[in-house]
Amino acid sequence: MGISKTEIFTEEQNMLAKFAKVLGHPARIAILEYLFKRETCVCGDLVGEIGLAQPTISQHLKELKQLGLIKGTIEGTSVCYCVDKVAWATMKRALNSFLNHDVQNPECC
Amino acid sequence: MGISKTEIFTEEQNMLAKFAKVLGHPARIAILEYLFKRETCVCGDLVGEIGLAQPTISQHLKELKQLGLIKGTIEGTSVCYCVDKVAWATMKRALNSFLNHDVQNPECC
DNA sequence: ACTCTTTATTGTAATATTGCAATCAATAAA
DNA sequence: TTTATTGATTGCAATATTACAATAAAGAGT
Repeated sequence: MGISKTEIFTEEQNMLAKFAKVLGHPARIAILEYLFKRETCVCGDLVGEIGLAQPTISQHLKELKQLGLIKGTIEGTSVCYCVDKVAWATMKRALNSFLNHDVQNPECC
Repeated sequence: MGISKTEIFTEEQNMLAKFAKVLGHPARIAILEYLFKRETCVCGDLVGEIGLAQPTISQHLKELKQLGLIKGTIEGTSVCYCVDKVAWATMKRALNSFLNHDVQNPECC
């Protein structure tokens, strides 16, 4: 149906999926990498840096913002976007603990 | 357009996004968690464990298999699915190095 | 007030994803 | 051979995502 049955999964599973999902597009990966690389971070730079139209970048930024991963402060006509340190750490912790699962039985398959 | 412009991004960005994307659904998170928990791992178990129809589970398994994260060996009428140790380690390494980015300038926003 | 710059929003088209009923393929058991 | 059993595949409907042109909104500079 194109809609996820979130209600049958645990809070943690849904949270992990949400974090992973927002990282599941190369444009958002590129945006985050750029924000990490720069000290000053303006959306206009991103449109120049990444080869996507301004509305598309704006939409990807919105998705990152909705998860709290980035925050934007208005500076005159432009907006300064940065990675939210706390939210990033939270995501990192969650994904890391999932990724740290080990394959129990290497003889199985 | 519902299609990602993968050609304008680096190999690494596309790879990271692909890995993250496949983790971006709670059913696939649940499947992987179950495979980590169990020694014997059959698709039928998953249908019982997770509240989704058999074709849906089969489809999620297919996506995980396509990325090489899991592998399935036929055992009689059933299929034994397991996490691929090497592929999992590769993904873990890739995502970890991305997640390890640090916020440079906490004074920015 | 007018104009420019910058970002957000709206509307729309194309494609992708999610989910399941129905069905198929293959092996096992009788 | 017939009859389960198990999992994959097909076909379809509903929804989501991606992308961008057009436009709006808001402040800066003239």
